[in-house]
Amino acid sequence: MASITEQNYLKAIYKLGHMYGNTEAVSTGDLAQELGTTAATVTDTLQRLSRKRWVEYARYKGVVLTGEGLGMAAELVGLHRLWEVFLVEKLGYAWHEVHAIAEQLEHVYHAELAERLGNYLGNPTHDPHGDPIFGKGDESLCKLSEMEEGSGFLISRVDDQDPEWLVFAAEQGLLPGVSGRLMRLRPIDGVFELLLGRKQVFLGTNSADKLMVKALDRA
Amino acid sequence: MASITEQNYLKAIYKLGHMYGNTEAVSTGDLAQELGTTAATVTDTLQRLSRKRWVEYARYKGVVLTGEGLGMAAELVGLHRLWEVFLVEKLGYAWHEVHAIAEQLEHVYHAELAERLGNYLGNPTHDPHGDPIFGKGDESLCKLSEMEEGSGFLISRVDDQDPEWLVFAAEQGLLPGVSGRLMRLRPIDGVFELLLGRKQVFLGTNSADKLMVKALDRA
DNA sequence: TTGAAGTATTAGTGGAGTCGAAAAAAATTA
DNA sequence: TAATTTTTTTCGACTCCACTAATACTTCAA
Repeated sequence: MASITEQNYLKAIYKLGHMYGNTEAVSTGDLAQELGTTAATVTDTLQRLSRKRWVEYARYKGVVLTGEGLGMAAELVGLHRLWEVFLVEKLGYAWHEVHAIAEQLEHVYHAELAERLGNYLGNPTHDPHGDPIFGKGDESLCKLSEMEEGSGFLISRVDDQDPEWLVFAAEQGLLPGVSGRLMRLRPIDGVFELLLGRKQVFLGTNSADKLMVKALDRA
Repeated sequence: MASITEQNYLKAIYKLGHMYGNTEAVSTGDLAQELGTTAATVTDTLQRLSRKRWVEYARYKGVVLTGEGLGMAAELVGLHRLWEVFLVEKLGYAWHEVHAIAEQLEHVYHAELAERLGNYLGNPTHDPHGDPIFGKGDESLCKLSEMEEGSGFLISRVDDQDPEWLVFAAEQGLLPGVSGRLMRLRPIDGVFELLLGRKQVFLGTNSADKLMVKALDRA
């Protein structure tokens, strides 16, 4: 279980990575500014996060989220946005007040909480600021082959029972629960270039058709 | 601002003090058991709490809350119970599930939160376990185990948050608002024989100790 | 290619919160 | 009262998370 501080680091890396356009590792200095702390503290904490396998960290090279870290960050962001909806719609807060409170509420953990809160609020698709909220319903799934370049994704289902293909997928690390990013797609020869953590994976169109994924951030 | 740990200490002192009947200082050992920690840790933290003027602490003499500490603890307990109402009534949780979640939610701080949440929930007077939300006048309640044979009673409150026991109680129909009659008590083996409507229920002494009831006239 | 300038890391420190072990005080029992 | 048991406190050590100051690494420009 990640501490609240650790959760905030994961979220900050997620946010800054997205602001960079998900093209490069997030720098220590930017993280220090985002979190309102010093670069020295960030370096320390990043090394701890790295030992726990939630981020890939290399000295002087910045940091990226692992699949697990990305999943945790995405869940946190979704819960944050759900609480914002609750605070505005049910408790009557103004939209500018809710961020700080949701910042605390998002760290409250219970297995069913996100689902129950989502259902109660009518499974909203956007928070009060217009940021998208991704539910757990199957309707939010799409084929990896239908995603846009640059999108983050969480593998939710594989649509193939062929043992040979399943072995291949496992070797590549393409398992339900694993997340990554579609870095580039080459229409010329139908190859999809993925990043799983720091590992590059190249898939043909037929493989990309079999992977049902959930989008993790704005495509 | 008190840390979450400090808030939990304040709450535990409040709870144990109440259980003692508010007549004596709370002991280090009882606090350690309540908080699931060691006596050494409790001693340390109590000294810190004392420096912050939230408790009166004297070596080997136990601890009592100051006025400020009492106010903080009471606010925390009220917020906890409000969140429990929310979780049961709005999110559809069962009563034995809500304590652990409210334990986290109660530490979320914003000046208007308790008031807005209370208004939204219709300013409830009791939480799902029957504990009062405003004020603490425990009326004329007594333990079921202290009643006389033949007495009618109305269950007002249950003094246990243990999920396992709460499930058991719910199965037996022992919920706040339910009334029944103590048909027979067997001192020989500490069994209480109740009638709830037409259903016979047999309870052990420790269960009868946890049920706070209001006496009804005999039929 | 080399010398700033800028950025990141290590080293040392401190408070919060935790522990186990040992010492001290209080309570109980003989 | 004295001895024994129980409870509480102190002590030393550890992790997490934060800081400042000093050092190391990168980058960029002359």
